[in-house]
Amino acid sequence: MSLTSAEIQQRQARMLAACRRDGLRITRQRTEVYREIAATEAHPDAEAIHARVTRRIAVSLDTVYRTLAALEKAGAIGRVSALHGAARFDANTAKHHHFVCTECGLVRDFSSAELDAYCPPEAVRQWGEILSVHAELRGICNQCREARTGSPGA
Amino acid sequence: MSLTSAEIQQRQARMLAACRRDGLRITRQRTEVYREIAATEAHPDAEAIHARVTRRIAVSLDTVYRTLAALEKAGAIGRVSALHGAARFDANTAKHHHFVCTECGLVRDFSSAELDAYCPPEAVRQWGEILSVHAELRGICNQCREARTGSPGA
DNA sequence: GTGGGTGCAAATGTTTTGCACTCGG
DNA sequence: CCGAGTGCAAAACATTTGCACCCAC
Repeated sequence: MSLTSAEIQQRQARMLAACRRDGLRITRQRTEVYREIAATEAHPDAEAIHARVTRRIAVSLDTVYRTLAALEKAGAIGRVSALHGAARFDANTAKHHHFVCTECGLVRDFSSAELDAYCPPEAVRQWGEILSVHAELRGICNQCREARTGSPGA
Repeated sequence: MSLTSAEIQQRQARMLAACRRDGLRITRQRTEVYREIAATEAHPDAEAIHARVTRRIAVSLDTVYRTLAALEKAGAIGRVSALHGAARFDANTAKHHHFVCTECGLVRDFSSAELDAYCPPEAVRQWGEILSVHAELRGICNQCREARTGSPGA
């Protein structure tokens, strides 16, 4: 179930490539923070990562936050949920799915018979009782796109 | 695009039923907080809801939080992302999806050719540029289930 | 050498909690 | 009536930021 050291090495290499591509310096803190995330499948939060990294080297919690933000922007890591900050609520209790703009946080609902018909693999159903399926489509909404380029091009 | 008053009324009725079912008292604060969520498709956060409700009646922000938690437990509202609290990270940059335990926050990855092949409806693609599709399967993991019942029943 | 990265500490933002008072059932 | 719900204020978390120092390039 856990990763082999070959897989971790491969991830490390991809991370280094992502840093170079984005002009990020390779520091001890970055490699060690990344190493902790790459070595686990537990999807840790900033504090859990910090706790594990500080067993090996000294890093401050705020550096962990800055490192996570930098690695995410570089595409070396992902976050489990696209939405940061405050929890958002919805009175729509019918089955539905979301388009989320990662730039401004816009959320729009849509429904999909195709997604509602999705039946998770047996292996996943073994993990527990599945109560609902929500798809999260991440992207950039038209308004943010236009704000970036200055014009409404595709 | 916005909801009709008939739809809002219908939502209100469902909310009242959910409260009665869960033994929650019907208070002015609860109905007004709910009404604000039901009347919008903007997926507001606690602060935004509070700001709008206080235009009409006096409610404290902490009551808004408690109301949201109660309505969510009663099934009258939902939250956009299953995960509360701290952001969680993942070194797996390949396409994959998540099983999330809403009780303990366990997250497990799985991949699915079927989900990866999903093509969002044209109407949704009009909203912006879609960069990725993540499915979130919400449920209760086996460990939490066993902790509840005291025995590992299905 | 120099600008990006880091540590420290303090600020900001989000959510929860203890306690006394109030009101829905 | 009486306990669930509320308001207030303070605490507990989660995350960001300003500034001085340091090191990867």
